[in-house]
Amino acid sequence: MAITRPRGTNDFLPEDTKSWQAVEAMLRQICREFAFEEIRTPIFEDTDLFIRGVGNTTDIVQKEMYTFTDRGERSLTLRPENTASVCRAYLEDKLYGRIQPVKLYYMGPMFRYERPQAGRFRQFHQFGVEVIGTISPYADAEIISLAWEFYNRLGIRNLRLYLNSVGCPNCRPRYREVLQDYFRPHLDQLCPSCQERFERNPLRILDCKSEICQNIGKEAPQIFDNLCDSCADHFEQVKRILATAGVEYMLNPRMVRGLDYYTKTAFEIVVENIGAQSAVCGGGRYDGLIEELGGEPTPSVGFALGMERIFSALKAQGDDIEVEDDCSVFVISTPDNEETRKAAFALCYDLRRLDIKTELDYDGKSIKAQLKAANRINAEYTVIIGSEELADGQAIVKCMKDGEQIKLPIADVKQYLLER
RNA sequence: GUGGAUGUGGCGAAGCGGUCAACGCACCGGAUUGUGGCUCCGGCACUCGAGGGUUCGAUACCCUUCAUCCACCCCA
Repeated sequence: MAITRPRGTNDFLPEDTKSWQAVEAMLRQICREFAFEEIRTPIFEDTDLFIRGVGNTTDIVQKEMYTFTDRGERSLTLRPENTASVCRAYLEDKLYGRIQPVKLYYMGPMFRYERPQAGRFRQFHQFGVEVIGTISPYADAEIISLAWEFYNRLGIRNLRLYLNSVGCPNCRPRYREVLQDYFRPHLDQLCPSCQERFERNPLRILDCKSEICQNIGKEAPQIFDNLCDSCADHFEQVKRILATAGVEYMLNPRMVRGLDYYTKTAFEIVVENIGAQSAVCGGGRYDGLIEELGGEPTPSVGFALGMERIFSALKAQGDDIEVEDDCSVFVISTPDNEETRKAAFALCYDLRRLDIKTELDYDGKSIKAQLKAANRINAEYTVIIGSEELADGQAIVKCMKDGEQIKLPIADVKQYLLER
């Protein structure tokens, strides 16, 4: 085989796309219930959008972007996520002039240049929602409950919802310093990657897998104790609203969102047993993003969830999305008779227009082989139009389950099958 | 970017220096000429991811490369 698909990409075959369509339908349904509307933005954007929107210091921008120059010397990038694009559209298409907040959802492919592994691909698919234009903690709770409801409705077990607040430009820098002061004396004992993290992202040290780092971090100051009044109050409200609605969350002060734009609420939904990449959904508040992109200060919340990870989770718990085979008819004709073949084709067309899933043979196979083919695709009925039958305008309808067959006028076949 | 594992027909899978590269599933054809599912018979890899090397001889040993899987980093 000469040409293969690019590394980290997937072909989704019919047996896969059936499940995808089912999940997508469920997502659209939930969005309808929660009163979100779909937005579709370009798959590539001006590179600067992501540098400014996602953050220059993030891994995404530093090493994961698919960036190219087009024929007009513009630097473009395949979207690594969709929040920046949605915010860009909010400004460019003047959605701030509409009723606020604007509640949008999207789904589609995203691209990140990473080494593939379980649950991680270079082209992957996300569904996400954004509520743009309100600081209300009810908005945070709304999207969290939307995600929570989705996974529960899908029947995914062993879910955990982690909740945290990462503060805001008022309190996070301060907490960051407090944390650095705490770790500084132990700097040389930390694992190599945490020594890197010390400057870049000290909050991550708290979440290190190394036991040594874990132990050193045990007595570290907590983010909860270092939030400003506004953030602390917001966080309290989100927790209360979720508790009242019956959404079971776990506080996780060690959970840090990687993207620069997050403020206040951060949350993540994880499911065990799907490998190292256990996060199926992540999101939070990004009150500074729209302003960063040149708009008025516009508080917003959103999340993104990974489509591929949904299927990993379902597979890990031994579930498959049931996709039923609907009733189908196979129209058989005598192979060496063009008249019967044409009659079969015409009947086939008629049946299809009646919403009956219908197949026929293309190759002029023997009757026997056609029946075999019909059997293989689980046809419920076959209609046999042979030379003898056609001579007096008749056809045989055979029920494949019990082998019963009756002869009737071709004109009556449609009605007969419709009544089954 | 780093590390580990793997790479034999459509799929699963033997062989691990020397007969025609097992076998199972799937697929195609046939078993008195127009009737399927069971059974039986037959067919289906000039080739063992690719390139190079060692050897009288390599699918098997060595090197390179590519791909896949898994893990790290990070994230959906």
